[in-house]
Amino acid sequence: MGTQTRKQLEKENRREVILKAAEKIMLEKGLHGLNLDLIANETQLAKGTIYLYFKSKEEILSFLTVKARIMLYDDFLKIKNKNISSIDKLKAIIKANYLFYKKNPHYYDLFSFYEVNERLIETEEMYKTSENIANLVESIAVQAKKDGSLNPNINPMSLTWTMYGATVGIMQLMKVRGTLIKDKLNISEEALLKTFIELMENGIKK
Amino acid sequence: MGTQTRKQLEKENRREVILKAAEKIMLEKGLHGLNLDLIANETQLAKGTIYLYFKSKEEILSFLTVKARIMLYDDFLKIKNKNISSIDKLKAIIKANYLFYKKNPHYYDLFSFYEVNERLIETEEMYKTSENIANLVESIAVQAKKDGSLNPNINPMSLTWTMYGATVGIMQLMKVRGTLIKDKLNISEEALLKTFIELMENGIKK
Amino acid sequence: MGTQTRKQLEKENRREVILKAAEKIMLEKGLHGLNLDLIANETQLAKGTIYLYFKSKEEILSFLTVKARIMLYDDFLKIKNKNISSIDKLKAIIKANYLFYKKNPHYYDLFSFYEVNERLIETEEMYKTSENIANLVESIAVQAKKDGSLNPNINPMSLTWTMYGATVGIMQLMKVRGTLIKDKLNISEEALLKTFIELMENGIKK
Amino acid sequence: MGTQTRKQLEKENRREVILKAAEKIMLEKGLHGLNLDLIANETQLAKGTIYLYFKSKEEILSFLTVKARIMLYDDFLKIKNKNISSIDKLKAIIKANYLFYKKNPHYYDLFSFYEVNERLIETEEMYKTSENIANLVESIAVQAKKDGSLNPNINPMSLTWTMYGATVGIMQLMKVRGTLIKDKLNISEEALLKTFIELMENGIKK
DNA sequence: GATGAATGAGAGTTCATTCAT
DNA sequence: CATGAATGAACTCTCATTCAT
Repeated sequence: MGTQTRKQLEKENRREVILKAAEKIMLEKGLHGLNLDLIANETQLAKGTIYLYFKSKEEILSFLTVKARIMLYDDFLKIKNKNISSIDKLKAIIKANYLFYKKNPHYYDLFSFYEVNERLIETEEMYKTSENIANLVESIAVQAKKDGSLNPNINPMSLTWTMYGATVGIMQLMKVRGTLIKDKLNISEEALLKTFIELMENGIKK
Repeated sequence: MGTQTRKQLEKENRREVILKAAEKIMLEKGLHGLNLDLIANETQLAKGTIYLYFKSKEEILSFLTVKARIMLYDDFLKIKNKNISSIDKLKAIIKANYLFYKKNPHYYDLFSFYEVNERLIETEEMYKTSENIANLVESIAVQAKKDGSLNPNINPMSLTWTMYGATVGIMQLMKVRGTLIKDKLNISEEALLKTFIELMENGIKK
Repeated sequence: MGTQTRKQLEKENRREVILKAAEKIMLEKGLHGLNLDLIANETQLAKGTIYLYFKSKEEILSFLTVKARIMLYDDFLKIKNKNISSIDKLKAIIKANYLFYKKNPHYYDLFSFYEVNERLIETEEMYKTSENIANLVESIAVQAKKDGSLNPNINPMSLTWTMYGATVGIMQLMKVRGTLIKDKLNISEEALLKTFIELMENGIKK
Repeated sequence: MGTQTRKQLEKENRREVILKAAEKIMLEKGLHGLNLDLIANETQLAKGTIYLYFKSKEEILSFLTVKARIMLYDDFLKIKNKNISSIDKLKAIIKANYLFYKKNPHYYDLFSFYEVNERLIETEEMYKTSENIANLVESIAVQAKKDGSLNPNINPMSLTWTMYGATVGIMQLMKVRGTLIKDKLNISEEALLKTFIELMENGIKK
């Protein structure tokens, strides 16, 4: 292994350390509670050092977002490889989103953050991860189209993004209004999810 | 008109001027770019004066949110009173959301659960406006259930909130990713909307 | 009664109303919680109107201080007229200070405020009330000197001011540190007072 | 000297610089006139920098208070170690208070229970310094009790706090009213002090 | 590469006082 | 006389970013 490569690896390692610290803080204090002093403290690095590995706080957030998307991609990939019908795969993908949100609510903030904040610039790499997810979901939709289970009026790529947008919206609704809806209307998150899946399933199917 | 009333009106007017200024700034610089110096500057008022009309910046945002919700409610009300089928009303409501977003993209930020919610405590009055919207939509869903056009597996109130969440998600997607999706995939906002409505219609119908 | 006089009385009355309101607020929220908005609110007068009767907030405080001093003077006068020894009168005056502090702790803040804040200017009228108190106490000390009960090394006027300063200091100590002293050292306010009176009595007596 | 230690010293030094600046401003403009802009200006530091050394303005005041108390403690300690009678030590302590006030009138503001207390929460460390002073004075009083020179009616700890309160009261009186008393009554600060010491001495002695 | 002290532009909020009506 | 809306300087505190060492 050359020096170049080792350096590269060390650099990657540092980045990873910083991202892990940022995650941990987000988990404890939420996205708004995250600042560079805390990251410096958590990593035992100087604040200036962090700027050697990431050119801004925004870049750290963008990397975390990429990480989150890759995790989601992995979950989706497992679904794609399952031996179930295409429609069931699409339903499973929605459920996977929900499970991801329940398991990593702080990560879901990042999705929201980037979905909502038009002033942050989505880098090429970030778009790539989105694209990967979209392509994966689309491939399932294409399969559904081929096997005739998909509503023929629906274009697979269009479906993919629509599902994405709608699902993120549902998760946000749960996160922000979930308690209120539960308390005032006695509708649980699970009931909302069930309704959403029912809607989507019927909407998708031929 | 008594002095009391005129004073009241003038006060309301000032509040309106401040809210309009806040809107304008939000339009130009987004929710994040909104601060009291800018509002003071835009209104040609001293910063202290603004505090005579609103007790905090948060209150200004909360008023704007209420305003936005009321505007949306009014749009929905017109649909409810139309002489069309219940299912068509629900579709029209989704379209109305889209039109509202196109007409007032800056106002739509206020619907984005995430951004606002990190900064704002949902007051009773704010919840009231949500509730009004929800009740209105639910009444249409109930009607659909009665006339047998609604998928019997779906509970009207659950449908209402699911539609709300999903629709806001779609609008956010358009706002933040619309250009990218158009440029890279050649899917227009209208195409996304069409897909979404198709999905929802099939999902809702019996 | 001429117009001049009635006007004067009305003016005096307004001033009284304003002072009463200020007192009430001080009682509820302390000296630091007192502001002109609250006074305006309490009196149902416009803020500008208050400035017709007092030229500044400081003037209001100075009048309240005068009132407090007059109340204290009245308490002292009763003691002077009692049929007890001069030394007992001086002791009674210290006790009267304590009782006044216990009954009107918010008024005592005013004493402190003026005793401590060298940037507030004592008006001639304010000094007058101090002088009245001092003269009254001095007259008792002079009597003690005459009847031979006073330590001959002590000048009556010097004693008067020394007693005043020391007593205010003790009251402030009680107010600010009373709880701490009670909790940590188990010395009650009454025990402190007793010690102080014992000290002063022995100090004063021949 | 290790880096750790040098860094620590530099940090302490900066804190000292900030405290000195705060002192200087207090001397010129009083406790009320002290604000962070002035401190920043005086130290030639950015406002934010000051927050690297003290977490709030209150902390600065609390440090100054502790400093002042420690200075006073040191003065008292010298007296305790002198080869004079216990009673003379107690008298010397009162004189030391006066000298401290004359030398550092701006610091004496920090002793004034009232002013400071309205703005400051007495921390454990702050109380500790009070306690040290009190214990020192008490030990002298206890000695006086042992050698039979103390008025047996008087409890040493009670005496300690009473002396403290009364003395601070006298100093405040001098600070705020000294000029007036001198001008109108021709009683000098020294005369007041003499009277006070005479009173206390007689009060304390058996 | 690594440091972390320093920066300084903001941020939201308060309140005694003024002045046009 | 009375009003009360308007003022605006003052206040404490935050934090992403820079740069001399």
